[in-house]
Amino acid sequence: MTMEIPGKYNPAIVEDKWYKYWMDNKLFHSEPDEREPYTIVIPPPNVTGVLHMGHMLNNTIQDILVRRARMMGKNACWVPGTDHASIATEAKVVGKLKAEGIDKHEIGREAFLEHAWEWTHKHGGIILEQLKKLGASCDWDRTCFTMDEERSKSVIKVFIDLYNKGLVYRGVRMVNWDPQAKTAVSDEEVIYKEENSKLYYVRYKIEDQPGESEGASYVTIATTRPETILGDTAVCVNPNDKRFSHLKGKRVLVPLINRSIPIIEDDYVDMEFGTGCLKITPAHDVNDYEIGMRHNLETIDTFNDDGTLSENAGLLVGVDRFEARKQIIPMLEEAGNLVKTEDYKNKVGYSERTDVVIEPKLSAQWFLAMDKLAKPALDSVENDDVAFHPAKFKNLYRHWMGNIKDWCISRQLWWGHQIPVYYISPSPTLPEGEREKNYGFVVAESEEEARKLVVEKFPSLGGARGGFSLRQDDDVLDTWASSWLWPISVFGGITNPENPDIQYYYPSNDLVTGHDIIFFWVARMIMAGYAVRNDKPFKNVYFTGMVRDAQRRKMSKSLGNSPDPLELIEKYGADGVRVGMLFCSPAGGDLLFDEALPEQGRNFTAKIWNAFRLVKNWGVSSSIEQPEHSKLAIEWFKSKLSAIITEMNEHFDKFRISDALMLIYTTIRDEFSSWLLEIVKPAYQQPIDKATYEKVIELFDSLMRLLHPFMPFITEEIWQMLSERKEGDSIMVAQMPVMPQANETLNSNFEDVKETITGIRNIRKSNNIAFKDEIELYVNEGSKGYHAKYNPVLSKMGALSNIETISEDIKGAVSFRVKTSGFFIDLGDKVDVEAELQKLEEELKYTKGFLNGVMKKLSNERFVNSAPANVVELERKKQADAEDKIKALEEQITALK
RNA sequence: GGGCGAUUAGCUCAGCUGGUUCAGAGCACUUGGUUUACACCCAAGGGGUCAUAGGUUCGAAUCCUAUAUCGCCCA
Repeated sequence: MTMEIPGKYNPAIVEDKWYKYWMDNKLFHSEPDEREPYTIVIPPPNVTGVLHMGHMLNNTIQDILVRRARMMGKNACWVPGTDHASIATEAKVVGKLKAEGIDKHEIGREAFLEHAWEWTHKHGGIILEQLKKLGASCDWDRTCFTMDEERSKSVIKVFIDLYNKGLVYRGVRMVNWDPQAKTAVSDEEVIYKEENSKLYYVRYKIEDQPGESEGASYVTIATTRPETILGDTAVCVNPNDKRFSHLKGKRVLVPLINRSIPIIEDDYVDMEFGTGCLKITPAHDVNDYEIGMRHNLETIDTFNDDGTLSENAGLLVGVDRFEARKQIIPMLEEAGNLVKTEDYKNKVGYSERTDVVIEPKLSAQWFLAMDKLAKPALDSVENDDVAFHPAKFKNLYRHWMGNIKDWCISRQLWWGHQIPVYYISPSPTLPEGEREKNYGFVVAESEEEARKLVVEKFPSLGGARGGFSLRQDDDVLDTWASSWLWPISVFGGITNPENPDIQYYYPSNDLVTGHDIIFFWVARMIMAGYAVRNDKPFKNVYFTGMVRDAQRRKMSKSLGNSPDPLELIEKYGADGVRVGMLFCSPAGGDLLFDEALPEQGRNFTAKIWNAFRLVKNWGVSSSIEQPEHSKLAIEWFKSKLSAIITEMNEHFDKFRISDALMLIYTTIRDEFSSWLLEIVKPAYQQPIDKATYEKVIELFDSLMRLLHPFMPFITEEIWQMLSERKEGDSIMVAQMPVMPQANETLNSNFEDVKETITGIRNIRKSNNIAFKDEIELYVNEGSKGYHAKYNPVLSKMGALSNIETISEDIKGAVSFRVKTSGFFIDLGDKVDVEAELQKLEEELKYTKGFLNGVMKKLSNERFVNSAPANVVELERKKQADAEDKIKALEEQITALK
């Protein structure tokens, strides 16, 4: 109380102060103990990234859940960390080196990785520092990185285990090739965009059919990619297509290069599309590849890794694929092969990482077989063992899991976990007959282990004959192959499956993430959970929406519509921004961000601060008796707060976090500030009685605790000043208020009181009666709507000099009605009788209409017979109330006339 | 082309297993207000045939069927 309370709340100072205090007192740190655990693992952001609006939302929600759990008596642990983002980070490092005139391949793998680590150390962790500004209560002592030692060991160990179980295999497949990053990417990393392109009609000469006639000497195909003609190994027609039956068994010549290729028949061909004739390029189209497999066709790969045409193409060697497309058209035209060109709309796949057109390409990759892993993961979501919020994402998940394809887990990059596969090269010193053999490869944690395995497998290579060398696979694993283990690996549960942390914290409780990575991450984590620990990784998944701007456009750098989160925090305070994010974020729905929202959040901090100043600046006197109105108001507010807490709990149980916030927001603004404080507020410069003061402080304290998960900083600041606190105390670890059952009757009666006060205020306003002029209130009590007990509250809030009960309406008084009770204020001749009459007539008309509806129902025999008794009973009550009201209104009207 | 979801106030959305939580919240809007905590505020108020057309039912925003429009996922 000796403390001077500043008139304005200064978030910047307060927020830094308390974050430091929480850190100094280790309040974020968790160790296993006898309490119930509550665990969240952070969706690791890219180590070299910076905070964007999506992170803000995501982490605000996680922080709310963690802080609340902590205040519910749980041992809460939120594990932070970052991932290494293979492609994105490597692309950035390559770019940086290029600017310095350094080529990745010239300096080699080891030197490149040094640069990459340097880059990581320089930029890594910036994003985690930004999270601190937001107030994130992560256990920073547990910070992990997907490429730190523990996490790396985990990834390698799981790879080896899955390999030994036969789930990891090497296969030649059509992959999505990113010619810029020069790596394969998974299906999930390809974004299809609709484009205006062209459909080229090209005719192929039928072998040994001289002449120029269409049909007899040529077949015409349609293609969007004429540059791939050079890799054609067949032309295909539908076996049911009568137009082409004469071509059976014939061969055609590939334009420009005159390679002879067969005409084959396959049901895949759509007779309606194009000409009904399809060129087959097995090396450069997924569907063609499958047809090629069925018909044993040759595959000719005509592209280099960088997307230029290779020697195999025979023509345009070294020319980029798009340039080749331009150049080949005049060549075809000149050769007489181009029939016509049409405009055509099609979907083209782009790399999510580099935004270049994906090239379907045959290549040897490592795959993870998914069907066995998918089964338990699908079941657990089906039966809500892992619950999705909102549940509608179950459909999407089911569909994907049901059609799951094997996961291509290798990437042709250096930044990442190098695949622990060692290829065996027999030494040239071996005896003939042994040195030519293909010894294949071994899979092991280290080269040393690998050596042992080789010798075990091929004793002839071991010992004194020691004749082999090993070469580790050049490729690294997909970043998601480390992220999917995250809920387990952050607790060391892979290298040491019995350790106390994993036993205590796993499975975690809630995962909060964007619905856009349901397949990349969520589904795979669930699979990993069952594959590695035979248990789910988390109990609930809360999917956030995508943050968009007010025009529903995605936040993007190029549009420049994404505000800088840190600038927002500077402007509105972290509390304000947190509240702003939540005000517009229904679960799973898009979130239309507007700066008006954090502004509203900041305004709310100001509102709370002012309420606090009001209360704290009261003089307190122990010699004043507690006024009845204060006693009644506090009794009501306690009961009201019980109901609010129950409702908030319900919102949280359903993960309706913005609803929970809205509820505490309106409670503080309306119920507490506008009603309770106004009722108990002493007259200007008068002290407040001690009993009321203490109760108000207690209630303020409860409200701060309820609000704390949403607005951690201002609630701590106020909580620390509400009462004496000890060093190390914090609202963070205070417990959520527990209240006795709400008194519903009391709450509902008090709503009548509020309505009465509103009625009085309206009369004051419409008749220009100042608040300082006291007035008299007359009450004609009906069966409902008036509670004499609350007269002291009415008097105070309505500035009434007297309240009198009457049994007949007062002629010529202005009136209003709460339920069936009439309230009158006698203004003498100031009353506008006409207006009053009109008001009453309108109400009468409405009530009669209402009664009519009720009677219609009640006179319907089928309703009375088939509706449940309580519903019928309710209708009868409505009837009685309406009849009461009509009678009262009619009396009042005659009195006025 | 296949599937999923949505359509409720000017905007963003609640509305659980059909019936007093029945048409609701926040923002925006309108009107009034320097009542000493707060104009970053207070008080009061207007505004919706619940996309359309049928159906089931005593009773439909809620269930069913079509249609339209939009969004998302997959190919």
